Amino acid sequence: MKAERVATDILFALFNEIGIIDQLARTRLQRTLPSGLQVAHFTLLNHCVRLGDGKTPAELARAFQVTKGALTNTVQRLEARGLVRVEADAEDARRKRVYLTQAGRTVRDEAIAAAAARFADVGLRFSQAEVESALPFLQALRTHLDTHRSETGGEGN
Amino acid sequence: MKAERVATDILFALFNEIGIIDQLARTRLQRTLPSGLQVAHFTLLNHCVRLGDGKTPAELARAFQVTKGALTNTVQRLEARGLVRVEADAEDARRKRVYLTQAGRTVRDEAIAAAAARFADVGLRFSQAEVESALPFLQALRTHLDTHRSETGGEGN
DNA sequence: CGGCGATAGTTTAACGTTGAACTATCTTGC
DNA sequence: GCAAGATAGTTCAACGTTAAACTATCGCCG
Repeated sequence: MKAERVATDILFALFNEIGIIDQLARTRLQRTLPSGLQVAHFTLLNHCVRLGDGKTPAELARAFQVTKGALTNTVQRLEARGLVRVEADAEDARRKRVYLTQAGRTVRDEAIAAAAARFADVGLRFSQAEVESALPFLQALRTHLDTHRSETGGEGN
Repeated sequence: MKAERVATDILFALFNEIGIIDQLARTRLQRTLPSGLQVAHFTLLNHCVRLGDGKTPAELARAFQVTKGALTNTVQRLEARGLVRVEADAEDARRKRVYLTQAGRTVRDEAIAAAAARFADVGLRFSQAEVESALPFLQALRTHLDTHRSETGGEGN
């Protein structure tokens, strides 16, 4: 019995809610996406629009908290669909850089519109203040987990 | 431009945080579990302890928001490990009921202890009040998504 | 009581993810 | 300069999950 501020039960309840929300939101989003476009694909396209393209696969893997292998897969599928273009980095031959194509932008814009429509009910059910007041804690939790991951057990990715 | 209370950007940011937290927490938990025991397995064992055994696979699938197929898989693996016992329901021949074995209880208790240790830093980083004040919104969000899932697109599961 | 829709559970293929092993390239320090 | 370690990206097997098709049983309505 260490002196902890938060009972582990409450923590588990928290992660439990978060896990189920993630699953429900993911399934919902998946069903709005055009055939064959996975949530992971959409996430990458959207990231490129919001934060700019030309990121390296390693950067993207870190941003999404997936392994490099998973990201290789995602990028290859997107490239095969012509939604993304991959170029070698001139300054560092180990690196590649991922750019959106025009088709990629279009697909992303359409997907965003469809998703916004699909999630409109959520936007109506909760107030802006509610959502905004929940965000800081979640961001802090995310940052903490991200920073303190795996004291034992290696790097990940 | 419909009149929405919450901008979709904020909603996406919310789901994004939630998704990453889930992934980080999941990975963390996975690394504390004994070899071969998956997070899904642990979740089922834990559910049986907290809310009682003897639930049907369909009930469990709904509780975890996974498909029936996924749950069949989970139950079969747990049964193969002797952590769970499956019996036919006498009153309804379609149903089965899932019970914990003694070994299952033991494995769950050990896993809980290991997990609590692994997440102790989170309990120290945040206050009880912080976590508790975040929970109601998340529960409401979960309930809303659960209730209003897939107006178009069928049942799921 | 007979049929029909709903529910329970299983199976299979396709897919994304992990984790580990591997190659290639850069970087640091001597 | 060069060796040693770090970083970037790929590949492969194992696994969980989904989605859809299928079988079996229950419940209700005529």
